[in-house]
Amino acid sequence: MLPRAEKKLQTRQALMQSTLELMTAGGGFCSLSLREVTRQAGVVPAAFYRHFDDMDALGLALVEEVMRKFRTAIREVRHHELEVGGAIDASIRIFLDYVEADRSYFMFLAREQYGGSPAVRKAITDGMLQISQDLASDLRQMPRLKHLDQMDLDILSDLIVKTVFSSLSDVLDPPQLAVRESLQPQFQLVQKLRFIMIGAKLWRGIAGGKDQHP
Amino acid sequence: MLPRAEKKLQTRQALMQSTLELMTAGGGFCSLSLREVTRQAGVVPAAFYRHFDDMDALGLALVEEVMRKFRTAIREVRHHELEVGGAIDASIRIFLDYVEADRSYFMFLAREQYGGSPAVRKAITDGMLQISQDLASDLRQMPRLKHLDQMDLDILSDLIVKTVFSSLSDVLDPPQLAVRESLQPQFQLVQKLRFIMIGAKLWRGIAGGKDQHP
DNA sequence: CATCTTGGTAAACAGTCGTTGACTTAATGC
DNA sequence: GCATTAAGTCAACGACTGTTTACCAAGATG
Repeated sequence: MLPRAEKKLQTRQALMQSTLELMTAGGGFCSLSLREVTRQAGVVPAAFYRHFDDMDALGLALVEEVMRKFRTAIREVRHHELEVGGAIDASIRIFLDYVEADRSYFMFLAREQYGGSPAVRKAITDGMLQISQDLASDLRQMPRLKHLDQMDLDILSDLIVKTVFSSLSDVLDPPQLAVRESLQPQFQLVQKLRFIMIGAKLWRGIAGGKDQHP
Repeated sequence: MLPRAEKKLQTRQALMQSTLELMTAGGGFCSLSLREVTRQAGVVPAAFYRHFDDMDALGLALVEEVMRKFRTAIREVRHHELEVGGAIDASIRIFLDYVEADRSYFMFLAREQYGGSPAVRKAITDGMLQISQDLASDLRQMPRLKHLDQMDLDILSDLIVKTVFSSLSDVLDPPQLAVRESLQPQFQLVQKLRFIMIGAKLWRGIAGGKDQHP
């Protein structure tokens, strides 16, 4: 890459990284000021505008980046599932390894998924919806779930994605403990997904009675 | 009540209500300033300190209040469950009626559950944990779930509570539509809980194979 | 080499912020 | 009825905010 555009990308990423660093120490993205970010990044406030129109644009760039990482992780999980016919354990382990590798990015995602500014929140919601839809088309091809119609698959995917998302807080919120300490949230997530998958598998199958569709 | 303390409580609640009103129009709690809140409440900035030490204290008061409302709703659902032996449909309808009745409070809860300031976030996490534990002791008494050990019940409760919490955003985020429009998120939530409950009911029961406990 | 482009700097702007202290004023307690 | 207490007002402070303008130096371009 040419040294001109290279340098530009460098400070752009310094701004994004500084934002994440400042967020690890407490509050949300909306409580950060433009000046704080530039201070952390080691540039003057006015330089910010060479890269982003305002803080909202920076937030959207962060959403885009973390969604790229998220998608990469999902793709890896899917590949492993198709290759090995993986169990839930292995899939979660793979996914959480990606999360640990880009801890601060996924923390941003967990923090801002509901609380961010309207623009950021919408961007995250859209990204989640797309991931959920990808998952739905994956699930449709599982023989164990071929008794579910499209609506059920959509709802099931949403449930799975939201469950995984909500577990991000449990994994990322505490300070960086030893790796083995984070085994508990991982185990919790695995167990939750087992409940869900068994429920989906046996939906309208064996469980009868008043909890079924009218 | 005496006219002195009565007036005090009145402005205190005006401050809290103003905070919620300002939050309905977009951003999170952390993006509100003390002066904005007092302006909305119709008092001078300095008057704020007669009621709260700082904005964090206001946030904690809001958490306390919404947790009271949450607990009331849960108690009603539980009562109905024990009385009528309710289906999931009815329980969700009861719960969502409470949510609609105090829309802005529950919106605060949904927004700040992950993104709030450390103090507010911790308060909400603690409240959720308590609700989850109450639910666990309820579930322990259900004959259909008596095959689950304590750990499974804890995880199941957490899954249910987090699923309900995450659905709050779907119910509350869009502008106040007609009541019938919000039937879709309600139906989604019911279906999710059916998946979960069936999975829990049949855990280690019928579904065998590699997805079971090692 | 001369010219243009551009990422970053420096200084200044008007505005808002949280917080303080001295004050009014009306209900309270003796 | 009089001293006291306390909710709310007013004015002011220093600090920090987002944004703009002119400016500089170094890579890109011809």
